[in-house]
Amino acid sequence: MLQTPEIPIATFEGLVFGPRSDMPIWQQIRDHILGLIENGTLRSGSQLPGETHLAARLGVTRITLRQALQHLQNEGHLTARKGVGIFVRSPPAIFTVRDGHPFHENIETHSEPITTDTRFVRREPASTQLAARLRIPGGANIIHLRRLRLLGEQPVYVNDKYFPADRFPDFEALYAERQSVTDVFRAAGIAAFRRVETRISGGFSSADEADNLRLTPGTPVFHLNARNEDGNGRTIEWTSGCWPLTSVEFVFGAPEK
Amino acid sequence: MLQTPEIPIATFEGLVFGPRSDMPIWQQIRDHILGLIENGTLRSGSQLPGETHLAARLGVTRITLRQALQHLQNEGHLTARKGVGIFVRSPPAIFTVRDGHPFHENIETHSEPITTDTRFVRREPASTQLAARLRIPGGANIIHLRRLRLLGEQPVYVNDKYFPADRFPDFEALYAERQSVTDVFRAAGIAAFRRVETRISGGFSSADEADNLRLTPGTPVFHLNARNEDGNGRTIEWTSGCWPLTSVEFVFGAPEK
DNA sequence: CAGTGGTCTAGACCACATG
DNA sequence: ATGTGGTCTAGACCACTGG
Repeated sequence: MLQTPEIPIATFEGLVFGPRSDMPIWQQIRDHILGLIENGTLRSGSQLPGETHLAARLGVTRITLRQALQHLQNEGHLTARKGVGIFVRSPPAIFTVRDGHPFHENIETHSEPITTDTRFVRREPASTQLAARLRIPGGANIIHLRRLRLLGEQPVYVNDKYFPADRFPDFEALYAERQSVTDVFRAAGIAAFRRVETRISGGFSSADEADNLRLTPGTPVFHLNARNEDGNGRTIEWTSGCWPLTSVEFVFGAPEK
Repeated sequence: MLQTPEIPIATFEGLVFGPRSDMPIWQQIRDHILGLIENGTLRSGSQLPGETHLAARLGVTRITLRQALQHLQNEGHLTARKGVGIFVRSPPAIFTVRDGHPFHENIETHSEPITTDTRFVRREPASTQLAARLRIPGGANIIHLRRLRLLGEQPVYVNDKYFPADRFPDFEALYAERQSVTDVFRAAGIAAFRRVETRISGGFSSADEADNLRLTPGTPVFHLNARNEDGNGRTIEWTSGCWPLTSVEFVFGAPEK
């Protein structure tokens, strides 16, 4: 078990689902649990009682309870892990991401610190699709970097970056030093570079993405794709990221502030 | 009944949900129906058989069938209307929207024509929030324009635009002529204007949005907010739109093509 | 009125992860 | 071996929409 802070016994009792109420029971349960999350009774990372127990405590069927739980999962408030349990995963705030700005500039003050988890850096041959995106010959080598951004212990962003391998012979060593792609660019003699195109689309999290972001697979997400060029108009980076739908807002063309 | 093209009787039979298969039954049903939509057997706008009949035909419980249907609704392929029926609503393609470009430039060639449905134009006092967004005094009057963009008969975008009323005394008459906001700006002596800020966030469709877009309420959507300024840096438009998550891709900073 | 989708119950078996 | 969430069944009543 990851962590199972004690949940007050009576937390889930005491609800009245009178037939008087015109709101469906599952919605009342949803709202009640959401309230417990937002007022801090259920902290991020804590585990809920098992569905069977919880349903019994609430006096409803497991199916009715699951209706509520599924909505909360879609909205990114809960994560279910088969054979393990259901956990609270509420990002305490919404990120505001400004296009083209370094990640850390985007983060307003939050209660929890932002950390970066580098999952791997490796070299591999480019797929034909990726080669086209990087404007390099098919089959040429690329550097593939995957990172995770966390708010406290909660992952909020997975990001895959791809670089033409021949431009950065010492990528791994340079990156290991500072953990910063910008610094690698500088060290490679690329002082000026800019984001030339950003694409945002929507979808539903794959098993892989869900695993990284600790979401239930199928949860709606943003997909972000962008291309960076150096000062000479050559593509030096393709980035491909995934955010939970409910935890980010993108801002484009925002002036100073 | 809106329109109920005949659906071949055997369309839904013949599926084998062997326990051999490792994929859940509801997923197989989902994929099967999606296949029928994509290969044109189920045309956009056509009605499905009732859940009871369909479940019987497929040899599963209604609940199992509903599991499949709910996913298809989330993905924007189906719409359920209580007391009426379930209808196919698949946009035949994904829109690519470039920031700051007029809407019609964004639409690549599609099989169906794009049309615009102006729902209303009216004047009303600004809420404090809206006044701040338009940089006008609280309580000042605004013009509120709501439009719907349709692909064939399928709505794909709802859009609310707000303008400071005192800048456009003849808005209604001018707009009625050409149905174009750009033309109204020109007629008002505003030759140059530009989009200064665009925000994109995600959410779940409200009852209102779902009604306009013919989605099942709760379906994931994009929310788009943007501000336009005239050549003198004065705000002349605030726009607020809603897209189904799966039918659009946003492009920012894209160069010519 | 009849038919639709929305909600709910009371069971059951399974695959999975953990100890 | 135990407990978890994931799937599935066979019923039922309701609110809503349309003719």
